[in-house]
Amino acid sequence: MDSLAQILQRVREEARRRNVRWTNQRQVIVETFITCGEHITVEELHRRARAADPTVSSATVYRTINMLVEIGVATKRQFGPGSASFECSFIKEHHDHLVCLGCGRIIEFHQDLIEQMQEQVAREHGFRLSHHRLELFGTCAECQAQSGDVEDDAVANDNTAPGS
Amino acid sequence: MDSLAQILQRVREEARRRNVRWTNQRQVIVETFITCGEHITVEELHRRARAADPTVSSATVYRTINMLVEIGVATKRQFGPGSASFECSFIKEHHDHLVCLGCGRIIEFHQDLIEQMQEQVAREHGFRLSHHRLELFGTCAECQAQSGDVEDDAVANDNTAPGS
DNA sequence: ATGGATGCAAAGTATTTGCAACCTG
DNA sequence: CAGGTTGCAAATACTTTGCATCCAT
Repeated sequence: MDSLAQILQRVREEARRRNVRWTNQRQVIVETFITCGEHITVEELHRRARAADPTVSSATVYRTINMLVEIGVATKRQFGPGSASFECSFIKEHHDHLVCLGCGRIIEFHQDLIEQMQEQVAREHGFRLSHHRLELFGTCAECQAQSGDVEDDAVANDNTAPGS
Repeated sequence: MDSLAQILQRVREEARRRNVRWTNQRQVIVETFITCGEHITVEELHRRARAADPTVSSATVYRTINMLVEIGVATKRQFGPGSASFECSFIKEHHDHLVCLGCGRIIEFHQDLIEQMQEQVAREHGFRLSHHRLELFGTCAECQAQSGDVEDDAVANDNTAPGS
């Protein structure tokens, strides 16, 4: 849980160590990324970065975010099909995600008991855990209200349904 | 946990109910899909279906698998970027995955308490769940033994590292 | 017959990459 | 200055879609 300045510092050091040059585009993109505080897509990151420097192209955003992932500063997440999301690895405590299939909203949560049970499952199978990924998909309260009662079988039959 | 014939039956009934015509391509694709027994990509499904009917195009495989997802027979899973995988919703009970980072082995497990806690988390946020994805990554017993006695700290899964 | 289904190819997304100009160190 | 970096556009990879033809009902 470092401060933003510390993270930026860390990235720049790593960049120097790797002989990576620090261009204005990188400064802008990295700054935008680590201060956004939550998941962000390349498209959105590009949009915001362009506010600070209109010359930033999406290709450079892709290249930069991929570099951040490589040096462990960003984490890539693929919430279903569509664009990937990225989040800063140092800003937040560990958390899992609740994803609304209606509006795409993402809520973070942390449930200690679930974590503990995961540890137990791992233990039962002789595994030593390194990390995990837990995503719950469903419909948020607002989307439920909005789509009213015209509820197709889309999300209704979740008994036999998907999962895993 | 229906038999393959029952599932096929079910799909055909649903098809009739929806006024969906039962072409040979569909027969072949659906049959191939429900008998494959595990995750399969569109590409692989297409490859296998063509063995039974060379006229099957990938467009039709996409259209058919999407129909299966729509009627709840198939589940789409996006393992990171790249092609999506599909699996039959009825062949297996719901399960989560324990993935060994050493040998790639995948163990399926089911933990009721975890499922219940997930439901609770969803409830707390006003979500209606449709499905979830839980994957635990770590090292299996054999790989631990093999790689020697490097007795690291039992890596907690809430470090700053990647993977929610 | 009638309208849904198919194959093909073109169009869409999301992301990467080749290249010549450009800029950091 | 050297060589990493950039924007642009073309290239990839995966999936969807328009259209003329075909076929299940």
